[in-house]
Amino acid sequence: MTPTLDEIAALTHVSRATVSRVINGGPVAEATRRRVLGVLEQTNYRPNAAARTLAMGHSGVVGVVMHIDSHLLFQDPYFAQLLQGISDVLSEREAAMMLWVGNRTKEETLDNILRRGMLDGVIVTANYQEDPLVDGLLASSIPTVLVGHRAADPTASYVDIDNAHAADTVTSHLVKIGRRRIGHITGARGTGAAEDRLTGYRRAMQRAGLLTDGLIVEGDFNRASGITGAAQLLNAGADAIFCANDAEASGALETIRARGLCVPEDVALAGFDDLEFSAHLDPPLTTIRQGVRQQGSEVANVLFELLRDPNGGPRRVLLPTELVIRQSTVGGVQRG
Amino acid sequence: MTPTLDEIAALTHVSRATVSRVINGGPVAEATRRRVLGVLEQTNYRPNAAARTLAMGHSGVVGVVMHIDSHLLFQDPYFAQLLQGISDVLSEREAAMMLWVGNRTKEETLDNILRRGMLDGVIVTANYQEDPLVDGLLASSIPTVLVGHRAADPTASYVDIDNAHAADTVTSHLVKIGRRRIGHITGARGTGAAEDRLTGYRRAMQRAGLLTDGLIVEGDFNRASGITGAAQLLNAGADAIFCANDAEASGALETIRARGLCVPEDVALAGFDDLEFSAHLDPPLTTIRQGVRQQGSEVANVLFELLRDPNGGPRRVLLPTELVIRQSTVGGVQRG
DNA sequence: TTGTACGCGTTATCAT
DNA sequence: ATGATAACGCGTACAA
Repeated sequence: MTPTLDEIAALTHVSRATVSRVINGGPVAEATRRRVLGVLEQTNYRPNAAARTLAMGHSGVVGVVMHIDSHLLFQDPYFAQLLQGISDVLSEREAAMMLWVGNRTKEETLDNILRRGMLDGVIVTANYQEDPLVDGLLASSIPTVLVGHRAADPTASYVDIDNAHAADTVTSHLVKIGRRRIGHITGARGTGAAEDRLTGYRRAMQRAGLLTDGLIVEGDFNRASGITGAAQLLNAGADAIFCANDAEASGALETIRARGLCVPEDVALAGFDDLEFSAHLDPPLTTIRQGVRQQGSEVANVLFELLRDPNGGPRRVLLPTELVIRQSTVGGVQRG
Repeated sequence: MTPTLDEIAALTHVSRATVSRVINGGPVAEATRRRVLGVLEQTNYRPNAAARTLAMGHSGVVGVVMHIDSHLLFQDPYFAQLLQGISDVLSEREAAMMLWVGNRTKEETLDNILRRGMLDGVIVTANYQEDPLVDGLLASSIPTVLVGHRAADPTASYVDIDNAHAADTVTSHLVKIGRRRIGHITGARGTGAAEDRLTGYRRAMQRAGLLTDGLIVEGDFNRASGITGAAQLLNAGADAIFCANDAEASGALETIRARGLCVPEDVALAGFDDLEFSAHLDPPLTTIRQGVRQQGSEVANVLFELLRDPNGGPRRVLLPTELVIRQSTVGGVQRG
């Protein structure tokens, strides 16, 4: 067992306060400092985190809440990358991370987090427009930052990408290469990402003076919905398809090729996310790259800023995205 | 802010001790219990975790340490699945999870964990035979369970799969379908999984009276090493290739087809892991399925058992695996 | 520069 | 059944 502060004090013939000072950098004579430090090393002393938290009023622990479907957790590297980005910054700041994933109802998870207490702050993924878990966190006294955002709550701090802008960019790219009947397979309804990407698509189409009748079909971010969605859009005579993410796009590609059509000659195809496999599809997929890991570090940074100055008002960050043009929209281009 | 026990006591005109009793289920008159419970609800009281930990001597927090390369974290769903399995059991037991991933050196991470203290137990992935992080954890006073194991340490509790047995099974399957020159692309050297799978391969070959000269090439669990490794093995006249994991196998498949060879007619191919994509390769891949999520819940269960009875000696669990036969080894078989 | 003493919020022991 | 009171280990004004 690690010794207590009192025991160190006894061993080194000073008061507990002095020992505390050499640990936390208070004023102490060089001679005694060295003596205490020696004993500290020898005894392999480690301060008790609970006692420290109790005395100081903060724990150095940040909660990370990713309450998403488990099958999504598996198939998508998004989760791992985001976590890595968050963890990068936390470890840099000597903070620890307490993690919750979605194996309970949102209400139970919320209760768990609040009951656990002593969290300096919380980072939570906010995919859906309505979410009791996010609501509860925001309503609590714990400083909270969202990954993603909800238009409904203007007081919340968040880090997100500009989904509408990015979708607009992709769609405009399809317009620019001469497509007229550009279809869109949406993401899962109720998610901010899906709604905003749809908005961006609509905006670009309208600006180009193109109609969208019969060219919007509902998907759910999964590959399967790309397969069925593409079938509908091809029947509607689409000459381009913008999928709400790359998983859908890979499904759409399957449908297109099954019909003997060529990409991009007959149908141009674009996705969103730039997952690992997207560059290795045949043909490689035009898509939107979002730096997920960077998103993670950014949200952690925002949280620390919030902790530093709690009265500075909500922080809102929109991270840039990048249109990655590959052969699924521009056939003869050289490989990148 | 959540009120303190003293404040509740004042509001309800009883002592702090009594309030504590109604919370933790001590003997208390039904009348007062109801009265206190009411105030507890109204004030939305939440016990202070740090104070509780300090008083009780345990925190209800379990550390989970996955110190692996970040690119491995991304490409492999193993991480997410394992985490999910662990989390399933932890949340069931009302425990919280503190997570460390590998964005520091192992020594720094170890120091972080130990410094954090107040962890009831730790679960750590032990991929390499030598690992200062695992060593440090085992040497500490914190109850620790490994995912994977190291032959060197007989006192450690762990949960693993029987890699040698599984590899033996795959190799024997290849023998059974008539292959004689069965090559093996190993995993990353120094990892227990790679060594044990190699051992199993060797064992099966020897039992079948087959030679392995020139049929073993070193890989590193990545797709790229499958590509180059397969080239070497084909040059050596292999009529079957057993890869240490599915990622390698997908690379090997690329090489084989690039040479105009047919799978399984010219070269049979097998992997290990049964990742999501493995069933969708062309042809679908014969491989070993290991229930990673189950592995996660099992290791958590083992930890709790260890906490319940610390003197029960080390717990060692080998989870079963399953040979999944697909068309990459048995051509004409119906899809499953 | 150093020591004393109190507070942090709970649990647990001992009286009553 | 209930109420004092002592831990739990540490930080920190305040005093010396």
